[in-house]
Amino acid sequence: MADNAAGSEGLLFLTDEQVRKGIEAMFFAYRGFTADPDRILEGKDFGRAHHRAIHFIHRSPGTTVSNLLSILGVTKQSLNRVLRTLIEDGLVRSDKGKVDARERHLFLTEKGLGLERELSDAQRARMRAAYRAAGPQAVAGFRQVLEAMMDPEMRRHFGRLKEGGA
Amino acid sequence: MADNAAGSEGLLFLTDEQVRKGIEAMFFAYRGFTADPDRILEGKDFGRAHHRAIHFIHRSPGTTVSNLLSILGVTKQSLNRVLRTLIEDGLVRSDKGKVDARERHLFLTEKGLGLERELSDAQRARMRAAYRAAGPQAVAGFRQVLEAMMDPEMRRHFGRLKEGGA
DNA sequence: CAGAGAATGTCAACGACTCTGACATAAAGC
DNA sequence: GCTTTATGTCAGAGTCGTTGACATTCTCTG
Repeated sequence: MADNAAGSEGLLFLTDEQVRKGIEAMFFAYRGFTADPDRILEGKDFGRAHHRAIHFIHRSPGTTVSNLLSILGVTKQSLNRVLRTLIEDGLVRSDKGKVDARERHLFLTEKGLGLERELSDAQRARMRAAYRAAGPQAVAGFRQVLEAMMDPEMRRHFGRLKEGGA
Repeated sequence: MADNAAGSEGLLFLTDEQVRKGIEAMFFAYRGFTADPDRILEGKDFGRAHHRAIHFIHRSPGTTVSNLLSILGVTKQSLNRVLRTLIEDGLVRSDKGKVDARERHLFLTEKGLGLERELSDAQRARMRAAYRAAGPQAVAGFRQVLEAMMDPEMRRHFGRLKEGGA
């Protein structure tokens, strides 16, 4: 129960209290993380669910509905409502598959790319600021812990890419 | 647009792509972060909002409703519904303030402490596993980046405590 | 001390987003 | 042709957020 933190060396460096602080840090940081896009979306008829769809369509243009489903972890009914409004509003294009005509391949339109840009600029700005404040080494640690915190299934979607530095 | 990552040295180490990966890491990790408590709560008549209230009442026994409001960042009406059910179900006790009878001071009952324990055990186990997998130095970086990502206002609630190690 | 105003908490109603369940359609595979 | 897969849709419910209205209690001021 004592404060047996071992600095940044040992293996027994995790007090319950430290872990609790980590939990709260996740909570507060995630709020900050979503705050800017939420602000932009509000009043635009869209919400966080639309943001997520836009993000992943942008990342993987031409992705299918079912791929998006497994990334987002929601039901098709839920995703469908989101996609429908995005398509109606001309932000997303849905093309019937050529090899398998059952599939729909999703793309952002010009308009969709515009909103994506606006949203991710805001979110990247905050992320960048945090990275800068914390420094390169902290960023590496940040990413390591986050990756370890994911469900293995999600880690698949996250993919691993060797991005530059050591 | 090139890959000008500067490893873990320079100041220009942040490509758009790296930042995007950080954003997705937050998304996927937060999902893992909430998965275990969500699973426990489901079927228990409670949800994530109840978990948050329980967590912060546990952290600060005797806290007032308005303090909780500013921590959680929701409206009092929203919090009230959550608190009402927690009180009805005997997990939380609400004592009228002695110096200011408008205030309610909140405490977890034995039963509430039991559920808190169950929830935080699950969440701590995952956090601990992630910490262990990533190592002490990564944990320090993780915390630094998260703290830098918060809104300044939230950083207040997060508080800073020198917890053991360097 | 009375009355105004601020702080706090409660009740009611509504909206966004999630879910489950049932069903329709079209295409692929056998 | 029959089954399975991929997608879309309708209906109904639950959680959790919102605003609006209102009651209670405290504080301040004349």
